[in-house]
Amino acid sequence: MQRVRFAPSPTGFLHIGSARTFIFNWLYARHNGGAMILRIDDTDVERNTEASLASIFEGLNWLGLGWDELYRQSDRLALHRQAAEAIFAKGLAYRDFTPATGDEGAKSRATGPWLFNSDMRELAAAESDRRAAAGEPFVLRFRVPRESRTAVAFADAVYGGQSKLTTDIEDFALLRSNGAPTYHLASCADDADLRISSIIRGQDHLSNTFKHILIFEALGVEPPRFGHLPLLVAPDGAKLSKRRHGPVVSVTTYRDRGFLSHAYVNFLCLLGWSPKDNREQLSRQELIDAFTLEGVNRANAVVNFSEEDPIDAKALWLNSQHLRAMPVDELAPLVRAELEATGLAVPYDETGLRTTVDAIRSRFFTIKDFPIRGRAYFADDFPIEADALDKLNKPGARELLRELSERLQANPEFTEQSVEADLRALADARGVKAGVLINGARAALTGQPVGPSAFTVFTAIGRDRAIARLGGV
RNA sequence: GGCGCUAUCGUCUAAUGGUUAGGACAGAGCCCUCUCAAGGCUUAAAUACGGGUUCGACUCCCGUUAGCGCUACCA
Repeated sequence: MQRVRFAPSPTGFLHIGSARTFIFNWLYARHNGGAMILRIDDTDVERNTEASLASIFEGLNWLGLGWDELYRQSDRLALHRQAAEAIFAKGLAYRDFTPATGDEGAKSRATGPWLFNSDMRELAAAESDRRAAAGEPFVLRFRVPRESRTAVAFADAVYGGQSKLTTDIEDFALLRSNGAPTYHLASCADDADLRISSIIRGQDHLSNTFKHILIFEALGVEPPRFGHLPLLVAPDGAKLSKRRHGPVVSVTTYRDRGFLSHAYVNFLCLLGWSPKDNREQLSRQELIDAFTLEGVNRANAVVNFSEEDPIDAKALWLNSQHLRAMPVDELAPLVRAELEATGLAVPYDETGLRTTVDAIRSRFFTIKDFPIRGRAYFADDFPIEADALDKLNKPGARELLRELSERLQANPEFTEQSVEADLRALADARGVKAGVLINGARAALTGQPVGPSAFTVFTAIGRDRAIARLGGV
């Protein structure tokens, strides 16, 4: 059985790139009948926060896909220690007593590739043991084999054959001087223990994979398969970051903007993956059926947003498509929740709500449009837009609308057909074009110059409210 | 600096040696129409550059350029 995992570290909110990685893993698991494992990689106690963990779950829950198993790395420290000891016992790691300088990164960039400190790598075992026993702090480093083998290679499911010379791989750390495992060790030890069969993750880990393969081998297990995903970047090509790009990088932004979670999942899937048959709008099942790692491409994908508009136009379009296409039965409860969240009492029964939602949704893009642009359908206090006011201010318009209101009082059935008949009869009788009355009625009923067919508006608003609004112009 | 990865319309992408280089979003126009959307139709828009290989390159190879990633006792 295939086993894949998503392993976020709780150092911030759920990033949209992380969300996409989660989705691809989930899709892969479902497509192959495998298991989706969620593992919280919280080995960096300095940077992890419970608030961040909560916001990651918040984002994941909104996506609504779920997972099969849940683990927390901080619960598995003993396993990581054992793994480090096993590797050390095999002579595949050594103690490095060099004191931390705090600027390792700067050093390596300034002086070229830093691979290892030969004094420490070759330190006699007795001497190493003596210093450790004396309590001298050390970092446990992997002893990258450079004589016994020349390269590490693997076949990436997305990027193809990969190979790196062992002379280009540094002696990376396994254990920090405080005894805590590094990401590389903890991640591989857990992946081995959890029997992860395929690791699907961001391309920023492609170079790390050589180290990971070395660790898996040192642990005596077969390395899993790897599939790396192209990164999501900003319009200027830079990696998306909270600091520079703000809320666009958090999935909760899209939730708060009224996106349907599935539509957003659909959008994210199209960034770096394609079903190759020109389909864009796909249901969850269609995504599961179509998803393969072979369909993933290799170039980074740009999330197309701007300062003025943080939402990618295609995401918005896709959302509007799903908004129109999804069953009204599923949409109506979401609309009801949104209305109630904004303090509007829903003046419809279930059937009435569904009818109204169905009538107005083709003009809307997100759930937020219902209480805002659709306010007149749900409340009696709604703004009159300037263009609508112009229509009402046309000479004779108000009188005609009030006359229509009276005429409709004699129309008990109030169907689209009967209302239309009444309106057209009145227009004929007064010698005005029906369109003038129709557009005036829409303006009076909704406060907007645009919207659905006026007769649909009449029935959606309902007889009593419609008559009152026309009579009150 | 070293190592690795990548490069098709503005953006997301299709085309794995032979197509007038296709689709979608965004843009422009037309149709439909009680308005606005939706929908339909039309239009503009791309193979980074330079060399090869080949009868034939978006596709394969080399180089250049650009971007990204890794190069931490972060993940």
